[in-house]
Amino acid sequence: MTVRTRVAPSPTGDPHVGTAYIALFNYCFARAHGGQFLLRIEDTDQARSTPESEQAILDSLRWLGLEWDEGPDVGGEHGPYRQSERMDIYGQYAQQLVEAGKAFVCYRTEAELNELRDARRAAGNGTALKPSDLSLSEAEVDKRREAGDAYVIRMLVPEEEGSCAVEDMLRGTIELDWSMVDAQILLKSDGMPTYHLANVVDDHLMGITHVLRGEEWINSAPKHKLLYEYFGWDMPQLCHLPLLRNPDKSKLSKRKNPTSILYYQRMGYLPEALLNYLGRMGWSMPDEREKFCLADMVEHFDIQRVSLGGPIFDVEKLSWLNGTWIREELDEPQLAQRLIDWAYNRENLMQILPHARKRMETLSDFAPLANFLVSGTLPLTEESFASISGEPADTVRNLQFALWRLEALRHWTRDTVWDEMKALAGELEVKVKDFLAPLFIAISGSTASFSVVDSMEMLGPDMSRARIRHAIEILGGVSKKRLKQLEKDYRALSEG
RNA sequence: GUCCCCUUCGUCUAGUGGUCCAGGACACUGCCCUUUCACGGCGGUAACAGGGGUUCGAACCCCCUAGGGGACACCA
Repeated sequence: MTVRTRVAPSPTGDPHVGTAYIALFNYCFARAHGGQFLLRIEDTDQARSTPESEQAILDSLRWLGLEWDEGPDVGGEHGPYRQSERMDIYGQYAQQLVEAGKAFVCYRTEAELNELRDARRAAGNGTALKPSDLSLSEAEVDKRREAGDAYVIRMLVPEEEGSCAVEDMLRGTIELDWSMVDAQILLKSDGMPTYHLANVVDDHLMGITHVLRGEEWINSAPKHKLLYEYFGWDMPQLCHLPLLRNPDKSKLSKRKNPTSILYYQRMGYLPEALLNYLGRMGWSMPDEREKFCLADMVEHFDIQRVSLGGPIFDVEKLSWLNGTWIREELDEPQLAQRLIDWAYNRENLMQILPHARKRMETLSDFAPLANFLVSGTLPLTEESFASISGEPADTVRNLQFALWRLEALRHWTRDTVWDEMKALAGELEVKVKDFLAPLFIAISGSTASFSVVDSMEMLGPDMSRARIRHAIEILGGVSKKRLKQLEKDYRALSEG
């Protein structure tokens, strides 16, 4: 048995807890059956995948203790198998399907596609575009080819009524209507494969026998099944796991909940506890015990014990569980070591000292100065922002805009943060000093501390963003309606 | 809008036709322990979404309704 987790790095480089969640179940399933657990990094989208973002997710999984095997295509000097190293093969497989009459070259433009979809919607049909909808006259195709227009390769899909039966290990047979399945693009105009092609080709090449993935993939299973048929390959068994949810039951997102593993690391959660908690999401030990380690989970793992209701990620219970690990599983020498490794180490002190030294008269001044750098959520109140002049609504807006800018920031250093904030203040026609003032309080909890950009660099992107979100909440938050308005203003800002 | 998935305390869940007027955990709460706080111990409040079947018997099987979620991209 061989299973894999496909890891899609996020554009901002945050390793997502949802990825770790899926990886955990893949790991346990494989190990419990004496099989292999492989990792597969997605890098077909250059906008989101960078060496750093890939490394971040790998490091996070390793931190959690989810060690993967070196599969047939995994390893070597580049580490885990990367798609870009063999990007050419996808073109070949796509071409193979074209030659077999299972896929076709499509020269349709984006504007045409939108028009087609609008027409279908107006007629009360689904928006799935079928091969016949997309066809162009031979003359037109020749014309576009000669003009050197961009094209994609799409798969053929059934056009007649009917449904596709997909077997799911937990849900039994699922019937999906072919009417919902469009002529999916296999190879993009830049020559990169889409997930659908890459997924099927990779899994075949890696000898994957079981695919455990998120529920959001159920609807594309017919496409995958079709591709396996077209290629004449055996299809792995499918298992769709429930999705982790926000407190409002929507799919877990960073807007509503911290989702970065780095955030939990920085907050001082133990990897064992975070993993333990993820194991409790949609799964339970046969004896219902709450606290267990990865080895315990593997030993008792049974995929049928997965419950299908999407679990809500509850930070409070995670904290309780983390507390039991600290109190019951670590003795004092071990706890001391954890603290040292976490923050109280020489390297960390050396980073803080340049900023603290100038402000110190006695050694005992250090702890209060550095306090905010080792804290989690700061105890802010509305009063904390009393020194900020101007409309509270403007303060919230500025914090929100700053947050958006910082969420999009790829390389987090004091200088890049500074450049972003300075530019944003300029666009808003606010003095940098005034713009930074509320940010200062959000980050450090006081009006007198280290420079805010230095602090943010030391705090790291995840904790910095979390603190800004917290500050926005403390100042009354942003209503749905207000959020829409702000998004609009924000867009206008970056365009103008 | 169309299709798919899901539905046990506020939350995570146990439960696969009788042992369930539904068990555990978090949170909340009462008492005890304690110089304080926390930890810990003992209690309490709180759920089978609704309606129809099937069955001697239904949280569990079937159907309908409702609610929630997901998908409908040259993102994964």
